[in-house]
Amino acid sequence: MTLLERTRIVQNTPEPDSLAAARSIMDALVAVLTEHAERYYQDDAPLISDAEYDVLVRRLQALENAHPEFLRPDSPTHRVGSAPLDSFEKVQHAEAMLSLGNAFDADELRAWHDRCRRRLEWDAEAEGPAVSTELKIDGLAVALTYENGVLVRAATRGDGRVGENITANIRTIRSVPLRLDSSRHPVPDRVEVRGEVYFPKSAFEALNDRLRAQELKPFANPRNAAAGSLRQLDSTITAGRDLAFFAYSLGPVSEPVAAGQRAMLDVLDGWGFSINPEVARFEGIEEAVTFCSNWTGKRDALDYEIDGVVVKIDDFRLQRQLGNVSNAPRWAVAFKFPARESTTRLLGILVNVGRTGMITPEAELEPVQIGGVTVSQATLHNADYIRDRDIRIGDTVVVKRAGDVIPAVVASVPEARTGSEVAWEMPGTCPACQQPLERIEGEVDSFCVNGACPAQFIRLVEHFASRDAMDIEGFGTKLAAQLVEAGRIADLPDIYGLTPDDLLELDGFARKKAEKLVAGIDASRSRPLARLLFGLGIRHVGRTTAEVLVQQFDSMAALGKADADALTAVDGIGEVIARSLVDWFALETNRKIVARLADLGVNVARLPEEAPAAGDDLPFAGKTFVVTGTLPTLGRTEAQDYIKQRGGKAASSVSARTDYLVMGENPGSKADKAAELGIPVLDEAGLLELGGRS
DNA sequence: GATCCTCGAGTTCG
DNA sequence: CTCGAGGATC
Repeated sequence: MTLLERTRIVQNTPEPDSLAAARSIMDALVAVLTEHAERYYQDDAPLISDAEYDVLVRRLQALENAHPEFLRPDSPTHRVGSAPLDSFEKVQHAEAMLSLGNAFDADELRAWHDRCRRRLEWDAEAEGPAVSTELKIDGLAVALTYENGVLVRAATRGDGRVGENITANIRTIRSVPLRLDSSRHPVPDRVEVRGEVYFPKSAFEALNDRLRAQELKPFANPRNAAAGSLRQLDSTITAGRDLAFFAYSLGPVSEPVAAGQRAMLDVLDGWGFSINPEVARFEGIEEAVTFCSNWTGKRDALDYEIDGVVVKIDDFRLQRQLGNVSNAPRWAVAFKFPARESTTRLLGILVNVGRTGMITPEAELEPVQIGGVTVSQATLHNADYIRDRDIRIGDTVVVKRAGDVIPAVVASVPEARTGSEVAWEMPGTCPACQQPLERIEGEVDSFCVNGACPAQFIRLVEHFASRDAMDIEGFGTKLAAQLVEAGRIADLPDIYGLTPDDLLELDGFARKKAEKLVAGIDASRSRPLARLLFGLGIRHVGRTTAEVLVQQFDSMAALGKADADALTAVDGIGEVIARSLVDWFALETNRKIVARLADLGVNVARLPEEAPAAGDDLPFAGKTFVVTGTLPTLGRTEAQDYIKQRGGKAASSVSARTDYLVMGENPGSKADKAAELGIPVLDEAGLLELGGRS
């Protein structure tokens, strides 16, 4: 049986109902965990996620607490990993590098603080003891030894007692000082500084782009990339990777350099280390709980991965009083965020048909909890994406919730293969209409080119009704599918022939809802021309291009008469888009659709407010703006409309040609980019002032 | 012909 | 948000 199969069995074993059962589960857990730890620490190729590993360890710990008589000397709860590789020189840590106990929610954090209070015989009425809070960087712990202020040795954590000598590699990291600065705080003759080596997200993306360009396998995540980079025997390779380092603690010292954790960080800062800026010290545990929950939602805003918050009793004197349990200090705890990355099995790959006929593969996953939600589907983008990552059906795959929400299959875990996995191939025919698919030489996507494909038509109807197009409230995916499948809608104009009675025949419609929807359809007749043009779903004509076209052509009729030359004359329209438009209007069916829409009272001419902005009294003329984050009163689209009304351009990404960045709360990467390029930043008030308040 | 900027298209779960 | 590709620009 493979390790993964045994793991699944252990995971699914119910709580023991006898001593014998408890013992056999404990033995199985020890065996499975030991093997996983080896894979993790030695081969750097985990089969299961850290979260899954943690769950198993906690289960073993609980059983050991309940049945201490079965506690085995070789239980992985005694150790944090296994012996380091042979290829690097082994290094004994002067004082073991401990791991931390975990807290998975606010109550566990409070329980930890309570235990500290009891052990310290803290006055029940008093607040405290004070705690420090630091972000838990998802990187690799290392210990740096300085003698007479000079870096002489750097070691990985290894199993906590023995690590690997990686001095040459650490020296390549710019945020690690090679000589300490003693001008502000005296430096002991010999000092060990501990911290985390990590891969900034931006540098990680750049590295993966480079690896892909060389047709090498990209790293699954920044932590793996950091591990892989530190493990290079050739330190010149490490030097080419933009690793960084945050210092967070001291090893054994002869004389104390500060009274507590928070103050000690300032000393480290004075010595020349980079200290994570998001540190705090609180008098009570409740503020620390708030700190943790705040960061749970904000962690994506950082340029490095964090997987939790480390909470420590701040005062070193109290820390000593609390002491350690086997391999973890009592005075510190790791508050763990819900995992955002996990491994699961890829059950199959389905394909979707988009509105344009584009075929996108979609992963069908064994449901897995990631970041508090259950993920069972994820996009796989296209056939090349699957091939480049060597993803096969049946594989164990790493699934991540990128950005804020959207799950993606990041990598496969080939080590977990049993041999029964099968490579996937793009089907030759459309899953909806069975017509052959086409893939243009040199392009990535496959298309169903059947103009009458029902799947495409459903997506087109949905798009037509969507918020950025005709904005028909209550008209979504489900209704589009129902109406098309019931044969009630065979082309777009049919939407305007719907009556409340038609809708009553469908599932989930009562009189009132049906009437409301028909009223919504009716209201959409007077939408601006650009929205209609966008809604028609002409390839390459998105929202922006539709708006640009409407500036030059004042009706559907004018557009239909335009030839390729007239179209390419418009700024932003090239041959491909022109061709797409000419081809669309060349089809008799499409011309009929426009004519019928007009007959049904749908607006097919430019509205006065869409007319090209005239005059040079426009405050934003010639200026390009980018909006990011949440503004206090304006919505994002409102802000963009405001800019356009005043002759400005509302672009979607920051570049050298951007004149202003309008920034609200929780800005994304755009803010960093703007800062890099030195682009002036406005807040909402600044924008309104510049534009004239009217 | 290469490079940079923008736009289009598709995307998950509750 | 991410990826790929169209368009403009040098």
